[in-house]
Amino acid sequence: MSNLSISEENYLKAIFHLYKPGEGIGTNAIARHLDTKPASVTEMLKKLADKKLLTYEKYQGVIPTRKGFTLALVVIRKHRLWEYFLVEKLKLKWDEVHEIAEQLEHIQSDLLVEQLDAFLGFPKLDPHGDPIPDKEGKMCAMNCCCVSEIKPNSNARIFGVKNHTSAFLKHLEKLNLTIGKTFTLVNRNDFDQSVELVLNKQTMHISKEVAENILVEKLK
Amino acid sequence: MSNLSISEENYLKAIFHLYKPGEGIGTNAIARHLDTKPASVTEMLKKLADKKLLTYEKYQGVIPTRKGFTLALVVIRKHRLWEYFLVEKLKLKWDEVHEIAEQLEHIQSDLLVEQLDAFLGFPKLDPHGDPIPDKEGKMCAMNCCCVSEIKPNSNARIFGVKNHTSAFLKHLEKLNLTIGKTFTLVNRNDFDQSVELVLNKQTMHISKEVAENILVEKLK
DNA sequence: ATTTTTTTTTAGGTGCGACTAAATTATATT
DNA sequence: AATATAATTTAGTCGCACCTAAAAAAAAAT
Repeated sequence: MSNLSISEENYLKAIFHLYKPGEGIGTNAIARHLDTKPASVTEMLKKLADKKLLTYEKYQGVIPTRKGFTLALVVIRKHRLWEYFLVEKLKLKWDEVHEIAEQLEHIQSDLLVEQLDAFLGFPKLDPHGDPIPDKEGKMCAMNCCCVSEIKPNSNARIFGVKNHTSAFLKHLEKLNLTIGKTFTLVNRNDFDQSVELVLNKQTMHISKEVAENILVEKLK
Repeated sequence: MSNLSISEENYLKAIFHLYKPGEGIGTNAIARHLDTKPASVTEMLKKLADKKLLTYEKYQGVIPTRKGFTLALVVIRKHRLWEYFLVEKLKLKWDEVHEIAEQLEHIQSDLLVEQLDAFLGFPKLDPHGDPIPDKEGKMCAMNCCCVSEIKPNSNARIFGVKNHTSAFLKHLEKLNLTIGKTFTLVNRNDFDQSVELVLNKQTMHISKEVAENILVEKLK
């Protein structure tokens, strides 16, 4: 079978997240994503290529194979199911679960995953708004975009977040910008790309960095 | 703090299980228990001694320190809580959980453990009848012994098992010897130490090996 | 079209946790 | 007490996943 080490799984996950159709994924980008060094990445890419999980040609950037995609999705499925469990069942806060799920996602047992999924009622979204792949790796299509991409004078509902760090999520909590909240984007500041919005009749300003990491669905 | 590797945790657990007051624990015994080689054990014992988790003197056998005991109990607590979770919440069978709990016991998060404990209702025993240490490492005293230790013509209730392998537990299941069942020990065979017992009016014979791995409480 | 900068790869090294084979110490036997 | 056996330790390797420093290739700038 395909028995991967924790490291290998983390590389596949990183590659999955960095993948964009048509583009090869650079060694540097992967190193940044995994907080490691490019030299270490090159080595691992060779190993993953040997296992037919990606196509590797020197200096060309890497592209995951179907098998690589599938295995990455298994890890992502586990991560998101565990996050859902931690929040919904164990009552952890959405900013407390990422690190723990990073560990739990590597537990190996198909039976465990399927029973967990059933126990949770086959959830479709995790606590950060990310879709949970099903057993076959399918997940609901997402029709959302960053706050930094919507036009002034439009209404939006917060759907999810792109950054899962505790620091960012605690910040959002403080601003009352949590999943499900709706707001109106009033204005985008030209020189720093910061955004002015109205939430519960209160006007507030959020930085470009924050705006880039909040996912919303547009409301008519 | 005391951040241990998975290997180190497994050594501590093995040492905890092999510990008997007064006796030092041998390198060979640990190697057998962990399915590894004595040479590997010696190395690890030195490392654990450096961390003050046990006292090590060449050729003398090893004794865990208070700190070593405490950390072993934390791992055992996690193992047994997860086993309880897997059986009671995810509906896995008692012979399916050991291997999975061997992985889950190494997940690092105090918050997770305490919330899991609360979610499960602070259980006192795991699915194999083993006591679950509480937050302070205390667990209920056990007043039980092996079937191989009780006298003919006594009644007993099955309390737990000493062997947690799937093979053994499936065997017990087939014999209908599960936790809570009561039986009468009729006779012990002298030459092979096998045991004759009556369960639900049915007479059955179990081997010495099986008898040694079933824990019972004596009934008057 | 060169040169400079950036990206990627190679070469060589480290720590961890395992291994084998050989040496040493402890224990048991005669 | 001497010897045989068993347990333990040492010495030397290995694979994995990381690292640094230097070389090579690709991309960008002049």
